[in-house]
Amino acid sequence: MPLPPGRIRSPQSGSDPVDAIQDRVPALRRSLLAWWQLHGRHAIPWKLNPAGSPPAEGEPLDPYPIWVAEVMLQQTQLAVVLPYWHRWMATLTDLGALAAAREQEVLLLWQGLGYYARARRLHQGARLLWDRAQAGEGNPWPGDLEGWQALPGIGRSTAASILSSAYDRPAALLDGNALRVLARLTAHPLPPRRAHAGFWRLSESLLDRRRPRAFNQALMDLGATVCTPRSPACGACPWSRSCAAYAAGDPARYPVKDQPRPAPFEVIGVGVVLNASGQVLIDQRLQEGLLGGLWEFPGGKQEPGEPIEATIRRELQEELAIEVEVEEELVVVEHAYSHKRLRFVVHLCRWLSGDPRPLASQQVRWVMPADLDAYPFPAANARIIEALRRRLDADAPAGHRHPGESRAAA
DNA sequence: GAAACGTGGGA
DNA sequence: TTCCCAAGTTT
Repeated sequence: MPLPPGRIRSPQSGSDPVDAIQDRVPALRRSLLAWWQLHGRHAIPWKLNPAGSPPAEGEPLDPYPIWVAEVMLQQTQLAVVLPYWHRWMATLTDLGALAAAREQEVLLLWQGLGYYARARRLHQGARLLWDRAQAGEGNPWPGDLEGWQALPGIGRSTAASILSSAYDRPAALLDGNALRVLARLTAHPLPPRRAHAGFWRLSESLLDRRRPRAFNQALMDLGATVCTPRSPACGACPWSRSCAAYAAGDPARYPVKDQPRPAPFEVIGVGVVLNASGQVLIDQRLQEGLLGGLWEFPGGKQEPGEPIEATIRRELQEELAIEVEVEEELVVVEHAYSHKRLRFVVHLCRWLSGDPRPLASQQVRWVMPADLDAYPFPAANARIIEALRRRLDADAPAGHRHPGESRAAA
């Protein structure tokens, strides 16, 4: 597709990054693909055909494993995703299995990956596609960008990545890797947030429409293995001779960053409430918002000047309508989320009265500590569970400890 | 358009 | 220790 003629340069938005490289596009494509042939990552499991080989140009691949992988890869590095993806594919082997799965199972497979809305939306999308395929008895998979982007949790970049990976279709992507590479190539003066459209045009212009699958993967591989965020390996880069940031002598300065906003800090009082049967009280968080759909030990934010024991008593009263005796501290867990830092001060509590009600959660449940593994918990709560098990083991009479635990300690 | 949304690894 | 950051999307 030819570029529209007579584009207007806007001084305020900086120069159009497309102009900077326009005449070098063919050479850039050639050098990138030549580099990728030798140094690219060619063994990514969802990018291989059933014979275990890299697909030929235009050879279609099963979209399901690619879809799952691409959603896991949102804001998450390949090395982190790999074990999760293998475990997922061993359990939810195809679209029908995912559509039929319970959300609890889906979240358990996602536990530890973060951004849990991704898992819920993947699940929703699977049910959507599955139902549609049953009704129309056809191929469930979207065939174009719009169709993929219509699925929950799939934006422009993920849709393009899936289409080019699965069908070798010419769809430009703009993930963190591509953005960093392109910002350096052009030494773009603005934070990517404010130059978003320009970088999309640049990605579109560069894309090799004869080999989109290879080109997109090459662009991401370059960003992930050579044009890295810190200390890029410019000596190994096929684009260094065309790179404006390299020429300027400080490639790591790009992409230009916005000033990070300091993350607020809060103290959370948490109650690990035990009843006379030795069961512990957990609740399922609301579907929307932070850690939506995951389970947790109940608690809430400490108010200014409030003793933590009072916080815990108050929160359990407000959110569960129960009365507890706050006993000794179990553990203190510090945890940084993407936009806030929390300190969980966790106390053991003795249940006194009140049938727990889910006033601020989806549901509440008394469970035996040994059964907590059946529930998806966020990372900070997983550390609370560890501390609880250590405590219960220490208190248990000899001979009644968990099987592997006493042996591991010895 | 800005802010919300997780986690673990590396410097 | 602390900070930065990663194959983005949604509201």
